[in-house]
Amino acid sequence: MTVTIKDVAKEAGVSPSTVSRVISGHPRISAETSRRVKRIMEELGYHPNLMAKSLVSRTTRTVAVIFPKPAEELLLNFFFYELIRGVLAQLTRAGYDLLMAGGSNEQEELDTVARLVKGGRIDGLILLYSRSSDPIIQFLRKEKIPFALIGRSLDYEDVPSVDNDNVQAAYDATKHLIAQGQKRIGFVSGPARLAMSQDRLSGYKKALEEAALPFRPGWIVEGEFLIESGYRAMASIMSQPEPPTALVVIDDVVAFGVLKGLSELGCRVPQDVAIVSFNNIALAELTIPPLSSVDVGTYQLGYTASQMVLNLMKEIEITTRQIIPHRLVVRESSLRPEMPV
Amino acid sequence: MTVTIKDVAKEAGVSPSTVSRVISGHPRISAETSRRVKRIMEELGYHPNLMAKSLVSRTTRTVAVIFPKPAEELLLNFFFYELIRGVLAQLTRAGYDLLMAGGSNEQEELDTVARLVKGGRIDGLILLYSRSSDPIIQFLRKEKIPFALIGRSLDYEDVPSVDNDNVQAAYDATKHLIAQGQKRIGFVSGPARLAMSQDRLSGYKKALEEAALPFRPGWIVEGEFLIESGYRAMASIMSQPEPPTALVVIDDVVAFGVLKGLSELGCRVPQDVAIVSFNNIALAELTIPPLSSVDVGTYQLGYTASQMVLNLMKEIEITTRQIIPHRLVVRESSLRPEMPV
DNA sequence: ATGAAAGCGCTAACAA
DNA sequence: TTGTTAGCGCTTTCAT
Repeated sequence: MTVTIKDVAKEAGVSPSTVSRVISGHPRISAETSRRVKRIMEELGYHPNLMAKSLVSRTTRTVAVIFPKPAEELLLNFFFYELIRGVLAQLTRAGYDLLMAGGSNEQEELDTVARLVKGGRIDGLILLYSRSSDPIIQFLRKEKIPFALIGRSLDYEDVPSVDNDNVQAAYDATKHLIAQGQKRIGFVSGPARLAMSQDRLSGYKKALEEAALPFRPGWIVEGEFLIESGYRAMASIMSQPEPPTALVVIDDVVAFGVLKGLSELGCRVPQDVAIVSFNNIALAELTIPPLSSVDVGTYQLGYTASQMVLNLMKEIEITTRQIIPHRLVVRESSLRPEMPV
Repeated sequence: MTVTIKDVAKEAGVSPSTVSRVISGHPRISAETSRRVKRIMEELGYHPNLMAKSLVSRTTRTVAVIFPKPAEELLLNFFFYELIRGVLAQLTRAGYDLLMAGGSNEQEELDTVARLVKGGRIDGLILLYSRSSDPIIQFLRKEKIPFALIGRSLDYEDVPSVDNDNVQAAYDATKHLIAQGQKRIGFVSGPARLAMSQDRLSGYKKALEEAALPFRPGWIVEGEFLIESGYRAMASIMSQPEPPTALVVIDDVVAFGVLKGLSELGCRVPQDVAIVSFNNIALAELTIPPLSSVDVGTYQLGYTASQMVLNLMKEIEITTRQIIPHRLVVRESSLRPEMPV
């Protein structure tokens, strides 16, 4: 039924190993033979059996992306497509396939990874947004299998990872508000356990300090990457005696909730409250007013992570922590009308 | 280095075949042996080599999802995550892995599919939104490999596929506007080559006919699944002598553009123009006004498509064309203030 | 209930 | 330059 290397060999009047050599582009094979074998392969519709190849070569030309478990995935919704596009683009270019796997809880996730790695099904993997004390990272290190993290590990400094400089990004965003003349600036954050939240918060603080602006715990609210989080945050943050007149918001989706909350409270944006957020998803420019947002280069995050894993597999020296540049896209939501950029 | 079935066998004092039988749950194996072997496997940290298993069993427990080429993918951006979640949930439950592949053009796409299928790397696949005269579908049929389409094939009636009843969905959406007292209803469509566009357009027409309402070619605009498409459509559609007072819009993202366009033209929604769109993405409720939209059950589309492929592999009888129910979510954008639902 | 042996399709020494 | 041979780790008859 299926055409094997033997069939090709017989038809071409050579041995199977010769056919194998032709396929792998072995140098010491006569041009004549090579041509004939290739023609026969074409004629017979030969395709190499990838499993047999993997079995003997102990490589699979496959990289896995581990889908985070539900609790961690909220943020991903609007990123995922771009991220995967980036990952896939680079892998495809290098002749690798992408395997996606996940689990509904931490144990399942680890079991899956163990099965894939120990079962020799993949050559490397990409992890999305690790949480702290991640058993998967420990496992992968022990197994010495190439992997890269998109995001930052809170436990290890030396995990190969691709990330934004979130401290700097938040610093830039806050600086921008300060440059607009803002003095009372609040921060709507994400889950505190994520490095991303922590980094952005500290960038925000740094900018305030530098400008000798007040930092008030009451101006900082923590939530999930949900519209409701932003919405609810407004109720608590704006009910204070002296509410902020500007907000740095951890994510665009949360910022949508913030906008909704502010609109219900009768606060105008940016006149009463100016806003800058992060991630610059496709819809950030569509809100009223359009949202100033820090673009984090989602596609490039995926692309670079793949490249890193590929390089690790080839034992090419890599920069352990690769930073994707961010870019503040200024739109109306952050501009003081009397003080345009 | 790696623990094989032989190591376990030796350690347990049995033959490799016995170990294999224990793994596959062979009935005629003594409980005692089974227990001992399992313990040893545990102790030694044995994991079966999946490639070896695949080679001999000629199955891979892997299903591929073919990422559409760039031109077709616009719509996917906001769906993708939910769709993949659905696919992955079902595959994982059944003990299958997900391989993602794609190509940057039609030929590459076909080559990839051929390589995976002929190379015995996958047991089945899921196609996203096929275009017409799709060479991939032809190839897969010839190879007799299980596959399912998310969407609808314009060429073949009998391709296993999971889809919405887009005719009915558009009919319902249009009917809803009519029930609100609307008489001049336009349609902002997507690319005409897609079954989705065609179906929704005909559902719209059907509803108009039934209500004996006028159908005007000038009220129909065709575009891509982009914000700009919706935006531009407004310029042309609203500049007519007698513009529509309600619009059915092919997709939420396009509807965002429509909202923006209308707002610039000074048209209020829903007072001057009422809007219903499709797909009900997470941000539909956040626009001002919130968007009435037809929820298409994205997660379930993915989930059901996986199930279909799995059933095909098990040679379980399937319904060739499975319809995921839709549901119109009415929000403000479609309501006549003087005529609330 | 278990073992021995053959073979899945391919690669890679080692020969020639 | 090419052929022969021996596996990669597993499943599966066929014996016992």
